Amino acid sequence: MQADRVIRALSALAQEHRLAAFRLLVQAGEQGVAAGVLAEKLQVPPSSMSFHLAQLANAGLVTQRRESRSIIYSADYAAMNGLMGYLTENCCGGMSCSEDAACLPSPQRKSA
Amino acid sequence: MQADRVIRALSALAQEHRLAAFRLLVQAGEQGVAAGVLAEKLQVPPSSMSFHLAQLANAGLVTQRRESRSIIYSADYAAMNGLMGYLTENCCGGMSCSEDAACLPSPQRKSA
DNA sequence: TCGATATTTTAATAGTTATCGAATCATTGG
DNA sequence: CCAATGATTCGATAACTATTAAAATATCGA
Repeated sequence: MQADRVIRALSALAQEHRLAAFRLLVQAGEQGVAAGVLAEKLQVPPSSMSFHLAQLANAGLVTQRRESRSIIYSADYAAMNGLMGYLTENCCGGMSCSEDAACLPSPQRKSA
Repeated sequence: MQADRVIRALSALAQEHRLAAFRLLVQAGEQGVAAGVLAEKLQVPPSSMSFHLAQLANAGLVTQRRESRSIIYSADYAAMNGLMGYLTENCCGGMSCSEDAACLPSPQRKSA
């Protein structure tokens, strides 16, 4: 993932309603959630919700599909993973992540 | 980690120079890097760098300590981990993360 | 204490982003 | 085709963010 894309993703998530929407989508899984449902759950007018969803889509964090009259949004897990990987890349100079403060919740810690 | 703090952290990272600075700090580890060195590496005037570092600090993503005339910044790994945990919380409704698209690069996947 | 070095604060300006009503577009059922 | 429903686009306004020169602050060595 290149810096430019990462910045778009971070900017997209750095907003109250978009962060909340994205988390709902992450929790919803493949199935996704319709734009209107998100607007209602987050108590945001449809036009505002649409604006925010467009930003998430532009950042590549969500995908959309039409289903009858509704447009269903889903989280793009690959993009989310790419984002996190970028932040932790080469953590601690690539060496075993200092004894006291782990670089990651638990994953790719290299040695002991 | 609460939403408000997460948004501050994401906003802080969603900027070219701050993202670059944070990554340098993540890679530098506990040792940290001086403000002036960051400014030089990133080709940013000192006052701009200072502005950006203040935002990272305000977001809780970095800590600072004085060492003689220099101010040394270091990444706060705990904050970074908290951030990532927040994004993936309850991923896929808490269930095993769909077969095709993992929620995380490898860590807390719950079952098979 | 003075001058040099390292950094931050201030302040003005330019640019970007959020908000949401109204208008528009797309789909469906009758 | 028409009315209803679900969603997006437009447009105006308000609020926030980045940038950087210049001034201020802190530390050090002589």
